Amino acid sequence: MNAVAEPIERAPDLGFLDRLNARQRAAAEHGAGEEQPGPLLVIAGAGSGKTSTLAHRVAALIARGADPREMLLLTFSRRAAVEMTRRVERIVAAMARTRAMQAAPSLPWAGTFHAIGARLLREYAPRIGLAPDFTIHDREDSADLINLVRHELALSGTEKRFPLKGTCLAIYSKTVNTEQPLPAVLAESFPWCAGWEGELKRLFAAYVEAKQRHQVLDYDDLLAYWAAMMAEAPLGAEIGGRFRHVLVDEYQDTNRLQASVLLALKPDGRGLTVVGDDAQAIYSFRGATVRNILDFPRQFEPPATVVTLEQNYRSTQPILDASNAVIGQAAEGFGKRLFSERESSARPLLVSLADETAQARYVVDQVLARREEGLRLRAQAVLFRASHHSLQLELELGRRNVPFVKFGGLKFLEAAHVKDLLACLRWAENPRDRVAGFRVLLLLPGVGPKTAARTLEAIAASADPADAFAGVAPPAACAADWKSLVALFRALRGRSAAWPAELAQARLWYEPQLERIHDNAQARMADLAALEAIAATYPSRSRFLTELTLDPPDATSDEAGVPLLDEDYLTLSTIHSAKGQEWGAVYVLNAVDGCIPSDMASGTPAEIDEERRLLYVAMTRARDHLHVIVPQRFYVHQQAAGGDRHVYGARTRFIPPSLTGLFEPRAWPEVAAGGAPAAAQPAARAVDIAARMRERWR
DNA sequence: CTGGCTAAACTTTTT
DNA sequence: GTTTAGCCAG
Repeated sequence: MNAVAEPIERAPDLGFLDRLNARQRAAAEHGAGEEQPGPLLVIAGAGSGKTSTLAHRVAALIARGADPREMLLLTFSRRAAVEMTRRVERIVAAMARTRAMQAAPSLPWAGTFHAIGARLLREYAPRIGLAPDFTIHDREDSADLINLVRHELALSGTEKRFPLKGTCLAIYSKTVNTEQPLPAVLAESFPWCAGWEGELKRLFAAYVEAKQRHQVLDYDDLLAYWAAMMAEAPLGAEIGGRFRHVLVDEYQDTNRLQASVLLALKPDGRGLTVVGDDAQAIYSFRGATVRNILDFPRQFEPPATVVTLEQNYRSTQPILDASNAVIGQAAEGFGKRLFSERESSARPLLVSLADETAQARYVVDQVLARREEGLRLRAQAVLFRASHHSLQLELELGRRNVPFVKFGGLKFLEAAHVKDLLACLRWAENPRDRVAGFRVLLLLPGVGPKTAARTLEAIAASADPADAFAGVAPPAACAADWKSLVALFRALRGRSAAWPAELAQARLWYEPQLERIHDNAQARMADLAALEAIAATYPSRSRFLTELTLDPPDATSDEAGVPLLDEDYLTLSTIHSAKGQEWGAVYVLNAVDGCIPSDMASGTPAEIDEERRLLYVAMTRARDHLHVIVPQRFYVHQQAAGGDRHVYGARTRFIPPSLTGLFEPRAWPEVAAGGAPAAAQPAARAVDIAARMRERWR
């Protein structure tokens, strides 16, 4: 097993660690030489070389003989996993050049909690009573299924309106991810739904049963089933034993359920390393809790070793001063104060301007000015709280021919026509996936919920889905389309074409439907072609469907998701999606109360604190130039009638007057000489996991 | 049963 | 500005 390691075990060459500072090195070498090092917590401030330190730790473990196949590396996104693997490979490859060593190792078990969970569940499916060919529902599919169940339970026709499907799913998801009882979640996060507790409980019980009947898992199940599997005596220990080292990045953004999985993998903490920054916790809306990282050391006996990285290698000192001041207003946390050796006299800019239109023009002006100075577009980014905050800017960029790529927000995978086509494949992959089947059947003219339900029941009751489908009498209105759909279904079931030709088959059937349903069919067909190009990069239909829902391509550009790899482009990103990245120049849009903090999240002090951390994350992405932009007025489009209304927004409460000295005020457009800046006022099988999941709601 | 219509409610961040 | 529930004609 240790064939890779043996030649170097005698005298590992750890010279590559000399590049690290003392603390980074302590983290990288913690427990060196021990078979199973004790638990380690690395508190790594923004820009402190966190990824590099983690990569060096992995490389050092490998150099000392650890088998990469026994290392589990849990990161926040697939992108982070790829980046980590790349860096480890590079370090180890450099080492391999100086010593006789085989090819650089890959890290087969690097990925998100959800992706790794999906993989383990598929592997262990037969032993926990799960169908190995289960399909995975994304949020929208899950909400659709909840909706289906809700109608079956007749919860829609009540006199007071029942919560919408998306709200129901959010409540369900929060109870699962926080491991809290339903009443507590309702009281804390959904007080307006508290009256529906009994109904919701019934709904969730039925939802869990429906998922099991349809052999589908939702996002939360990937964690919940994994956790339940770990809790089973021999099985949990077996899985934990497969991984000698478990390393977790961005630990501050994990939830209780993920912490449970982790603890079950390494009950005594030996072999466990977690890295994170409590000051950058921004995912509590998804059930993440800062308590995970704050309480981590004391979970173990003896407690975990804590290493704190405070030297920032990214930003100039004035940018750090302002960022430190913003986060310094928060109450709790591992005390740390970032410092930098990158001196500069330029304070970050606090820019006052009239409205969002001016903001868009200002940003484009500045971006182009930086480019004139030699800073490529790729070294610049515009960050914002909510996806739609960049709409005006996108228009302005288009007008002035500045190429850009947008991260976060609506993905083209969520577009109806793309989901339709994917549903065809998913339905063929798993005919019991009722949501997929429904979606496909309803595309046909003359087919409504009743016909679809009847058809799906016939298919579910039969041993051969394709034959059963062919046996259902179609409505007269769509006899021809029905026939071709039956043929497509049979072909996809029978795997008569190789991947990705299957997708082309489905597209050929779907395109006439698309033309009938939508008016802008041409643009939508281009998306389907793009999807086909993406599909070609996956080895099989099953892998494509799984990995696409778990790691969707996350950038959209004006060219429908085609990455312009060779060209220079500006990055537009939600602050959430900007995590872990850095740019030479960063522009933060709408630093206004109501946007940051979002008025959707201004309820509790905890929510306000998270919004504050969000601004901190945005500011600490900047290396040399930081512009925080405050439009004096912004429009709200919420009213159905009465046209656009605008509100006068005050500057974000996170930059109170006491902190403005850390910024350089600027008004734009600049007023004529002599005048004060106009707007500067601030403003059984072995285990029956399935039964366990149902019991929760009894 | 389906599908087109109107009225009313909702609106963030993501695996 | 978008989604959803309910109504009614064919």
